[in-house]
Amino acid sequence: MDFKLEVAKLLATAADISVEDALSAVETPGNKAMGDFAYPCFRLAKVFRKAPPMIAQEIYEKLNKPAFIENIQVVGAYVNFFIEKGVYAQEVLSKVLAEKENFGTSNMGNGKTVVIDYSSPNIAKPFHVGHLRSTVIGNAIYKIYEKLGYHCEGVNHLGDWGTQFGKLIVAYRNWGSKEGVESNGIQELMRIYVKFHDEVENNPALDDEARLWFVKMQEGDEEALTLWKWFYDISIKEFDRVYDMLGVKFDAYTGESFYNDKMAPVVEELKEKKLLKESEGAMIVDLEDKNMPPCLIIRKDGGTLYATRDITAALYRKKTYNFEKCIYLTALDQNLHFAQWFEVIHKMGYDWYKDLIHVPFGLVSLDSGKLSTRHGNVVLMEDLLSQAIGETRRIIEEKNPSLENKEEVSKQVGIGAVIFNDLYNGRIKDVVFSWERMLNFDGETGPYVQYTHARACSILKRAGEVSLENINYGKLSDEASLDICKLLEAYPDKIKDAASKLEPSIVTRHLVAISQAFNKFYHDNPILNSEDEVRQARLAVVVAVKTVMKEGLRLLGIDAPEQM
RNA sequence: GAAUCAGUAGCUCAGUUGGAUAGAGCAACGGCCUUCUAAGCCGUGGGUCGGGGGUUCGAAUCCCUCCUGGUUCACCA
Repeated sequence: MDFKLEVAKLLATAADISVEDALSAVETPGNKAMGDFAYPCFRLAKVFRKAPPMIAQEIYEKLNKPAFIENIQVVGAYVNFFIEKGVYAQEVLSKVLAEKENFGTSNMGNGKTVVIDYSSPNIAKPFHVGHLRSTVIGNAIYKIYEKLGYHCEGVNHLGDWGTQFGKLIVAYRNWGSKEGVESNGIQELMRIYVKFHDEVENNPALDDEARLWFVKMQEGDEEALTLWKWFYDISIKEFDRVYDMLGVKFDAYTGESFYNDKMAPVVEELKEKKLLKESEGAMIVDLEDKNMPPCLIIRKDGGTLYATRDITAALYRKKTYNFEKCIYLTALDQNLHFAQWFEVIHKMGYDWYKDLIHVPFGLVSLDSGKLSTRHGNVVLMEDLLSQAIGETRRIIEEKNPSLENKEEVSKQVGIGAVIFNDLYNGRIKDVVFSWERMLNFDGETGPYVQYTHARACSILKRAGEVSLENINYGKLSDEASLDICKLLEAYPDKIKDAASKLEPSIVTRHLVAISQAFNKFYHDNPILNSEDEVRQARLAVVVAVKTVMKEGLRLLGIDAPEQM
């Protein structure tokens, strides 16, 4: 039963208005004293030419109270409805208990494909906190869309092609060694890459040499490609280690190099459609009519650019996946870039340009300023995760030293804290990385939500066999139980909302709200030591909360340990 | 200069798409463990919702304008 709709129907009859009109005005007051649903009568004042409080009173008198409503009150211009807690609890909880982890699942996306482009780090550079957001937000959006029935294709659009590899090859030939790279991996590649940039100051010829090597790569030179492939493999191996820890997976690693031989026909198509224009030696698509700077397609020296590859990749993805939406997760400093090449696709005559969606997020910086790998101003992902795991280990040692699988739980909680932290605020917010905040596990944090779940598990473990048959929901007459039911009922809508807004924090916040409500419920109500019917009904609440929390955390890419 | 995103408590942020007395967490202070995990619960203090206009019965929310900060603006990605 949709209580809000039922209330709207009552109002529609009493006030002689359409159900749609009534429904659009029904709200859920923030203050519980004002009821569970409220109807403000201001809008009707014009229609009925009466003072709103009078209208409220008249509507009230015409309402007949159905069984699911406990009480109706008029306060000023509002008609407030209080729902019968037992009926409501039964309605919500029996649905959750029956559907289990499928509660909130939808088939709205059946038969539709969504391509999600996330993480996409540059090869040969270490994975740091700057890469975390795209990775974690993308992963959550993937899971959320999947929950709604969509088929998802997760693409890691690796930065694995370009002049920087020419530089790396030159650097390797001058200052690198097989042994060095083999034993130190990306760290060593990073060292020689920085070395290159130092040396180039005094020896600009190195840049020309690097360009030459990149040209060799493009021409298929064996030595160049062998080295490139080697660097590539080393990088992927290290990235995969981080992805494993984060529990993130991709369906394709089609990076920039993948499109190397696919750009020429696209450039040709742009020419045929008379979109390409020479300007200052480069080839551009003019976007002046859209009040944007031109989109660069071909460099003066004939090389391709970021936009060329993105356009090519979009065409390839449309052909390969026939996507309903193609979502790009990058920092907001790329807003203009995406707006530009989306418009190029539009000009090419593809109406699916509107299905290309750039999902920007705020920039990450450190107290010490902008992130910069070259200047060493970074926090490496592996350092961050190991710090978080270490802190968790320390807390477990302090609070629950007898815990059996400490190492596993430390990983689940430490990494969960890092992921949760990133998904907690609206994605558009800039982030100043802070160890203090990151390693504080009190309050609205990942560990708090996981802890709440573990508490629920712990009760169920002690409860033994729990029967979910013939529950007397009428026993759930306390405020905390009602609050939990309201939050559980709202959960499916929150998932849909998170999907349509591409905003995982909506789910994250909701899990915090459920946790808060559950912890209050837990604190106020004895569960195991209460009278049979009460005990059974409360255990039903615990089961429902545990189920939803575990599944909700899964959507965010966070584990839910049963003990911690 | 232009475009774009943001501005809500000391800090980090929510705010149900225009509704009732603007809410959380952190930090500070004070309570609650012989009973289901205290990574918890309860309480206290803390606000010119950047400023000013406007629309409306009603604005943190919509419109205009100004201010402040981030980011981007031709051959990096």
